[in-house]
Amino acid sequence: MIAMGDIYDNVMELARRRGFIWPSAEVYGAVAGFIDYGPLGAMMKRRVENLWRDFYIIREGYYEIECPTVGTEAIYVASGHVKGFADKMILCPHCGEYARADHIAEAHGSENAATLSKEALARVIQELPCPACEEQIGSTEVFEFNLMFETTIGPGSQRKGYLRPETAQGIFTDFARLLRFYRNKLPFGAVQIGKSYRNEISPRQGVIRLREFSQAEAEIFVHPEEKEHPTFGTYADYRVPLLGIEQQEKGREPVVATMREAVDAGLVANEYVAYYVALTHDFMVHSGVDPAKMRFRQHLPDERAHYAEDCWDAEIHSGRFGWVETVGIADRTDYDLRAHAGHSGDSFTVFVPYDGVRYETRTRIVPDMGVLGPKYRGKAKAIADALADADPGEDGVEVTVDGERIFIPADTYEVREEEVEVRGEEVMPHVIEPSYGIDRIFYSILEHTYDEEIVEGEIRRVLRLPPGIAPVQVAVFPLMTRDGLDAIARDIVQTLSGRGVLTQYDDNGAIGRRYRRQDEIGTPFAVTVDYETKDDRTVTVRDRDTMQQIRCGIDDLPVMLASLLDGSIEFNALVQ
RNA sequence: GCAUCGAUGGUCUAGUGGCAUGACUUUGGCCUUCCAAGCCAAUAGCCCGGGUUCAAUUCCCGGUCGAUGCACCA
Repeated sequence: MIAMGDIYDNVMELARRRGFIWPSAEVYGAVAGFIDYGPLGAMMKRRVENLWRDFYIIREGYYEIECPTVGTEAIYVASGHVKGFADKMILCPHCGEYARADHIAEAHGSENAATLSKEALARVIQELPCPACEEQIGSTEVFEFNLMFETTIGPGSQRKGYLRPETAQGIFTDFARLLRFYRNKLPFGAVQIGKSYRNEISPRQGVIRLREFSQAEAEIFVHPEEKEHPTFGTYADYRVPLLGIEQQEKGREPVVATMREAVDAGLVANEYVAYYVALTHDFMVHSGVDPAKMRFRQHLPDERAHYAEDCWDAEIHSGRFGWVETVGIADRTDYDLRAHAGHSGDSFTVFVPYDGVRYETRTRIVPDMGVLGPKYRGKAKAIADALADADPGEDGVEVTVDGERIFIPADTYEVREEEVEVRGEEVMPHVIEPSYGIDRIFYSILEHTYDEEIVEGEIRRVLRLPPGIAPVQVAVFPLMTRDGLDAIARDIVQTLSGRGVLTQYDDNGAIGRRYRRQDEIGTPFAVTVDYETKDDRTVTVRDRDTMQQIRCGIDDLPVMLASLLDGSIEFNALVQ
């Protein structure tokens, strides 16, 4: 590798020129935070997503669902996004800068300023200095800026809707149906890949912070007391660099540990979190992310959501942006399900049977409705319900019905000790959530696989993409566009594409130029038809990374290329 | 969003108050028996809106996008 200028500029220049990433709707003036994936970009992104599907759907067995990107207000009130995503902000009247009003207040001693009303907050900060220009803020309006895009549903009704800020909520709101689909057994999980939207105040950093972005999320529902992953063995010995809270506080380097060690040492909260840390690492390496530029950083207590038991971010190092969070893996406990249960009134629990039947003695209060009915009339039912939960004294019990306190004498009910059969319990599952930012992974792959080298005085630009995600897998060239070489090449293209290989034909310009073109878009292999082909039906297969060639019979091509593409043989092994 | 700087064919770039450079790429042709060779030709551009001016890509104002700093940011 040779010294490069700014890698971001080089990568993005290539990405634009060759049709990976374009500014969106350029003809009308692009808007920050939105991008188009061009022909090769869309293909490659889809292949990255499909690789993700291999890991989560095929291997883990979590089915994919697809929910709307528009959701009603109720969903996001329950999820906490209506409140939690709304920042109370001010526009400084002196310098015109935006600032978080609650941050200003808290910096000067007010506690829990975020919970104050807009008006109260405006009063508090009136006499405080603006963080940008230091002028006393004075009288100004505090307004809420919500990161969610708002819309209305239907004409006239003005029913408020939001574009989803994450794909996860769709899985939570489908919980009951998913539970039934998975035949009422924990653990189970569902995944979703799709667009999410956040109206960022000031998106910078190109594709790193977008207003419309692609997420791949898995929500895995587990028993709160059983956080041992059933196939933990797969990754027990897998080593990953872990930057835990302790390492961060002491300014240390990440610890490279196996997942078994990490869990045993208490570095990672449980097997589930550790398992997905390792799986994420595995997935990223398969995608083309450089393992040397990847680490997992644990959320510090003050950045972790209050409900989360543990949270690790997969961070990828970028030459331009430094360490970038690309995946979050969190044990969210039962926060989400509890929130939706509370707001919707539906059940978000799973009935978990015991191994056998258990017998428990329960105290039951049986009211004598023959007395209570005539005496309390309309209130009798409410009183009976209240009695069921009451704790009776010697001569009676006081219950509260509609705010009215009523004393119920002991002779109007009977206290029975009963032995009941208990076959199981209702459990609200905990949620393990690996959440991937696809666009950031996509960019990281481009940056990490991008390479420049000098070959015979010329710069050779290569994307060293894994065959599994390269947008073109095999290029086919006739050495000359005559003497029937082109016809043979086109035949080969037909055969290969018929077998599902992403193949591209090119006969334009000198052969060297064609190799370079394919290098730039990361095509792993190139097949060239030359004059020998006409004699013995053999062609050359050229490897992108080493530029070495081997000869191979046309009829052996499909099988050999398939093995090269799926990694079951190495190109080196075929070179004599 | 504020401040500073920038924006010229697909890419990189020169330059200008009056026909807009050059290179690379791309396309067609010639040549060429394996790594961006050579020759001929073609395609294609002054970010958007307003103002000043006979005339604006150029000067002015506003916007958009990008870079940097500040602020904001799961």
